[in-house]
Amino acid sequence: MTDVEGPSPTRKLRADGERNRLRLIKAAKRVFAEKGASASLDQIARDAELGIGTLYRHFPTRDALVEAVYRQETEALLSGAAQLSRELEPVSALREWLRIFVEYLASKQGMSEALKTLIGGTETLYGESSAKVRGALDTLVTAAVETGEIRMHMEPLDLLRAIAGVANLSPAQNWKRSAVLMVDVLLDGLRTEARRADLERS
Amino acid sequence: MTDVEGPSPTRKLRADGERNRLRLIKAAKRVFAEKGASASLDQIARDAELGIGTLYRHFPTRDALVEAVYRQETEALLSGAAQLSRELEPVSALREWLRIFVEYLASKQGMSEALKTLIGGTETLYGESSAKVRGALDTLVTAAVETGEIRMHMEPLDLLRAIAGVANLSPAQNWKRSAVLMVDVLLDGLRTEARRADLERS
DNA sequence: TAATATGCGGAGGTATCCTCCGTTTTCAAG
DNA sequence: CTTGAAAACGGAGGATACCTCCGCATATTA
Repeated sequence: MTDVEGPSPTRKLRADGERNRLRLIKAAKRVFAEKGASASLDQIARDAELGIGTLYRHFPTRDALVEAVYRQETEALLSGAAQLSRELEPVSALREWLRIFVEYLASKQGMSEALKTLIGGTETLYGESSAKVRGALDTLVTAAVETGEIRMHMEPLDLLRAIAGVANLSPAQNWKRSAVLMVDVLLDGLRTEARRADLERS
Repeated sequence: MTDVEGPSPTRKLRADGERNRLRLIKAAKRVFAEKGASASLDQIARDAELGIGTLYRHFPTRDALVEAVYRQETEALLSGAAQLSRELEPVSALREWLRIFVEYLASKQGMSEALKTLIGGTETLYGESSAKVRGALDTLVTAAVETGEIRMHMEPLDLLRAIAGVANLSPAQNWKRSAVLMVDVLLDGLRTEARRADLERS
């Protein structure tokens, strides 16, 4: 009952722990880039010159590791959202952000499983990145909808899913072009819906 | 050099061979449905009560097996295309076919890798199904474009990719609804582009 | 029925995943 | 500085998967 403090939810990591955590992320980044998303965790541990047990303690699942690897880039994605909504009118901000999202996808080539984790869940997924991305997207979408220029009768994440589909399933080199075109088609499609709704209402 | 005949490209399979081939496909269908795309091939062989060697002889790669499993449904998809383009005007035919495609995806839940194989390649992929699907899509798209109602400034397969993205990356139960909405958004997006092009030209 | 082409089966080598637990290191209280 | 417990390390090892290889069994044909 005295429960003096209760170890803080994120207690300070021991120095060596933190060091090795970083080593692992760095190694993972290297190895994933080199061998693709299915690189073996054993390999990563070896590359980091750490035991496999250490890897598993820090990152209980493959996805946990992957998320850590890309958290930094995700932050960029998020800060981009804030800035755009300050500088552009809502629909343009959304459009630009989706383009940034395409760039973001570029750094995840072939890691479709990881993406699934990020984009996939309404679920109780462990990753906070997922929630943040969803939050940023929702903000942009809401603002854009409020202008009356577009309508969003689907889950906003579906936009990302469609774009990711184009990016991921495409073997071609110019998938990025395709994905950007897709951004415009999606926004035009949503705009048309809105106009039609207006017409029907009158 | 006498080269009397050269075994015909598809020589008649021995009776037991054909029988076991079917057993394997059936087992694979079962197991994939139950365990998802990453079900083990050992497991499938066990389920079919056949040796693993037999499985590998008939299907040298995982994808070969998967393709065999779904070839039947793919045929349905293809015949659907023919019928629709006979019965509906082009844009509607395309729309309906994309909706059928959504249904088709339902039978592939979680098999994103298999899908990648099917939808992915401009490449020299072994599968003929891939080429046929692309062919059907191209036909529908071309007809629709010729009406002037829509424009297709992207690779037609990108439509399927976007839809598959929504279907695959969505964990929710109502992904099918999302995917169907996406069909309409895409077509409206393409229609809008065409109108805009018309306006700009005048 | 005999010969042979075809198909079958599964042992086994390699690789990955993940757990478990004895050993080592850190860190701060005394 | 000493010391001891909490924290972290490391990697052996069991389970499972992939895929190959080749001796054995069976279907087919003459």
